Amino acid sequence: MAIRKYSRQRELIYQTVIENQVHPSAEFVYNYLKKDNPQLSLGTVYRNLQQLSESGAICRVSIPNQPDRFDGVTEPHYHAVCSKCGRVDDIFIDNMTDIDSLVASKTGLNIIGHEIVFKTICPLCKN
Amino acid sequence: MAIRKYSRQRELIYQTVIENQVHPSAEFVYNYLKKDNPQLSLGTVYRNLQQLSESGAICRVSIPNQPDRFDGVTEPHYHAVCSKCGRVDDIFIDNMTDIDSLVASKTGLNIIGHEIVFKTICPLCKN
DNA sequence: ATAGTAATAAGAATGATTACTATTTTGGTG
DNA sequence: CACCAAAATAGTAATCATTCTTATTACTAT
Repeated sequence: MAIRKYSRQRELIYQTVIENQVHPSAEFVYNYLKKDNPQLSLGTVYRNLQQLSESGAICRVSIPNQPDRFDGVTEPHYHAVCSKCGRVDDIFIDNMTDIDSLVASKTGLNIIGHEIVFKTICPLCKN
Repeated sequence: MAIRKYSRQRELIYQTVIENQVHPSAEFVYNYLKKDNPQLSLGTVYRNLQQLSESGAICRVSIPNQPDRFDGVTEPHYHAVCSKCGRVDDIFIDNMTDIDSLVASKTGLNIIGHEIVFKTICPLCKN
């Protein structure tokens, strides 16, 4: 399922993820672009977000109880989710590759990597 | 949405999660119990898993690209997911409360807790 | 310009989960 | 024990996120 041809839609979808640092969902991208591109199809958005994730151009972020979100930041990092409003923030701390080896040695499992989601109450919801 | 009355169904659902350490999904619990309880409703399974999670009797485990799973182990711990077969294992290492304070001090965010999912290729899939 | 293939739009289909409603259980109370 | 109100259930419809299908359009190498 590699990308082989340019498409204007994919370009728009990619730019939307890059420019909107709210970690947009497929629905967000669709509504955002729909205004100026009324012919855009939701299936196209899903398909391209998937392709762009697979190619490494963007990252898919799975958050409990939420539709998948996408992130233009491709360097390894973590995420924080507000338990009230669901807002997602990037967390840049040194990647803890050491915990992978710790778990590997403790369990004997073959550890490829890990994801961390921090739970927060964001400043806006603290009221 | 607290639990106020006993129900035989809830008891069965709870026991299924406790006894089946595969981190069963709602569908798994339903099929598992359906054999001996043909009148059981899928909605009842979902409702009770939700209630039991809320009351702290069991834990809901969100895994990317999988239906939610449930865990009878309520002590804080982490999970490892096989990227091939989707199997989920418990990972018992010391809970890293220190990374919460690290992130809190680095970002100024109010950190309530965190979840870690390790990615593995499980022994059975290593072929 | 043409041909071959990838990508699209539109809508149907799927999978997981929640909501609705009429009926049944449960757990007090007299 | 019989009665009652609240809670829970079964069965089914509805919703939400996502993927699939198909006919058509766009892209690119020749």
